[in-house]
Amino acid sequence: MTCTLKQLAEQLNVSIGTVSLALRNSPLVAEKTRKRIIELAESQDYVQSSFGRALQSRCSKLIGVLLPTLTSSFFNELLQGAGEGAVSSGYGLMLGWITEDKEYTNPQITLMLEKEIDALIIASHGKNFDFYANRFIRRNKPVVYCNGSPSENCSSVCTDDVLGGKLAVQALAEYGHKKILCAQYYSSRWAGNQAAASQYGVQLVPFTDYNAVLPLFAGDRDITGIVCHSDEGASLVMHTLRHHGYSDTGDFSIIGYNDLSIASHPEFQLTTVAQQRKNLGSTAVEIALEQLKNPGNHPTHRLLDPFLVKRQTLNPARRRKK
Amino acid sequence: MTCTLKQLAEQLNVSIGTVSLALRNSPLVAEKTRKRIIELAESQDYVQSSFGRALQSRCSKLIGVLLPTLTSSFFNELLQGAGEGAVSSGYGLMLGWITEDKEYTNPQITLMLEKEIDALIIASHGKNFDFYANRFIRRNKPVVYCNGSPSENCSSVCTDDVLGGKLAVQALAEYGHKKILCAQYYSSRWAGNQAAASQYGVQLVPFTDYNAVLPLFAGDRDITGIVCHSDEGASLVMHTLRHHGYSDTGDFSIIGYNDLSIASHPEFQLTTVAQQRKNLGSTAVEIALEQLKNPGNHPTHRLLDPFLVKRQTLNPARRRKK
DNA sequence: CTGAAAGCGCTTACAG
DNA sequence: CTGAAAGCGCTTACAG
Repeated sequence: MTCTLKQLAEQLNVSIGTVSLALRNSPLVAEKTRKRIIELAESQDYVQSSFGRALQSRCSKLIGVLLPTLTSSFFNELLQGAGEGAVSSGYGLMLGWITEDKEYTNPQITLMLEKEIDALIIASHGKNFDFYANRFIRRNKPVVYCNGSPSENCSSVCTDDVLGGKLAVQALAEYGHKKILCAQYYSSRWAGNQAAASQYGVQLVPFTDYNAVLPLFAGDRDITGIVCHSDEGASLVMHTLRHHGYSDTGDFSIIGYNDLSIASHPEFQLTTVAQQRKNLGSTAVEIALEQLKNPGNHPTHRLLDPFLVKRQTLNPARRRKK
Repeated sequence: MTCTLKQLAEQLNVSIGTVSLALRNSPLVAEKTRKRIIELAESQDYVQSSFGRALQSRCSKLIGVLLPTLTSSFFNELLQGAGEGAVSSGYGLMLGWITEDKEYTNPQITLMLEKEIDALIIASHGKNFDFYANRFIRRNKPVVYCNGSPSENCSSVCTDDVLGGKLAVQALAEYGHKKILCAQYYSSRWAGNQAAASQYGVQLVPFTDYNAVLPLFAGDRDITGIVCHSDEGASLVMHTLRHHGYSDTGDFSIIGYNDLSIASHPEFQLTTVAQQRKNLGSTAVEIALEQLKNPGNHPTHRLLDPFLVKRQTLNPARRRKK
């Protein structure tokens, strides 16, 4: 049922080579011949099989994407950005899941090598997966880390987390907050937090465990602002503080990270630092395609700017009653 | 750099055919020869290129998955289920996005046809995409709808939404609720809602717009239960009713659908009807592989049971003050 | 047990 | 402008 070049050629009494050229609009083929060929091909919904072509060109026009097995909606948009970038350049996306368990991950890597994906994107949460990446690099297949910890041999695209950290503290500082509880989870964000703090003359009280937030906050009336490492974390803090009688539009201001759907929920209306999720994916594809074009080039590292999404949990600092 | 059968054969002074057989553990090859071959192959991380093989076998060992462009976390788990099912059978997943916009979707379909995916899974929200499906069916490639509206030519796996509708109303009925506000969005769920209502002698008040919930609820003190079409919808209702002074652990009971992360958030603790998300994906793959094995078979249709996840918003009916 | 050869669907020099 | 042929990496009868 599948239609091949050979079948088209036989039906039209031309050679296979001619059909091949005609379908790629080669000027070598006479206008008349080409028309006949293209017409027949379209009428049969002819789609070229990539097998034969790939065997020649040594490229599959497939980009592999490896995700952590987390099921966060963050990756949906990242993936969609990658997908749109790939498709617009004629590439398809092959999907796999990556964990530290080699038994789980390696078969998927092997599968991608069998399909001879042209490049690999590792979407990650800061972990280093060079062990897997090397199986591709050894074969000169470019690897791009997307939001992971960049290594020497691989290109990368990340959110500028230093800037992200700055934005959060800066926003609070500009609203008059002088003492801020601040999640210390990722070193680059924390660096940004500190930079903004010293620039604005603001004091940071770090925490690494969300259970510590309530006692720290309740114990110090100078603390009026809170910076969290995620929207989920921020919403939990809001929940806890509300239930202890604090108002999130008066007693404290709070800032999340990521702008996931929970942040815009009317129950929270959380001010947050957003990442360019779709752009992370499409930029990763962009870098991969560049590397494919210029195989000699050194790995590229690109940073995307995060931005503040202001909602109702950012308010002027106010002395609290308790 | 990529290692081929030919290269292995030359290094060992055997023929290509022998290497090919040895790597597939054929008993035709002498134990000693096989060992030498396998050792060399492993030492070079030889991975067979699928191009040559696919050209012979006419199958790519690739399953296509088409998702709607919604970015709901629902699809993350579905996809992961599909991925695990596929990998465990030696198949890879090729990803694409499907909308009603043919300009957007058709290039992705063409790409999948070029890669000659062996089967297609359409993960959908009840929409019918037969126009696209037919491009595969015409080529005898099985198509499986995953949570979409099943059509004649395609297999399908869906959540049993009639049962889902029943579970929600039944749960409220068993807690003594006699009059229930009920979202009327999907016909099968509504059928389930009605079936349970008549079985338990409960009265249903349908709504099709969430803005109608507050006035309906406030205007009728007999209404104590609410059934929503999603967790998101339920959380919005909770938000609204709370702000009008109603307590979600006393004045009303409310049930969502899907068990997404917002349902388990401490701020909501929503009782909800959960779908077997991962199973939807892995079952879709399972059906696709069955169809591949038995090409003559009629399309299969499978239903997965949803189940109730009880949290804090399901409580005994209580006469409200206002 | 092993090798030589044909062929899967394509592309690409090379003739004519 | 068109055709015949080689070759990409593999598998699979067929000889020996």
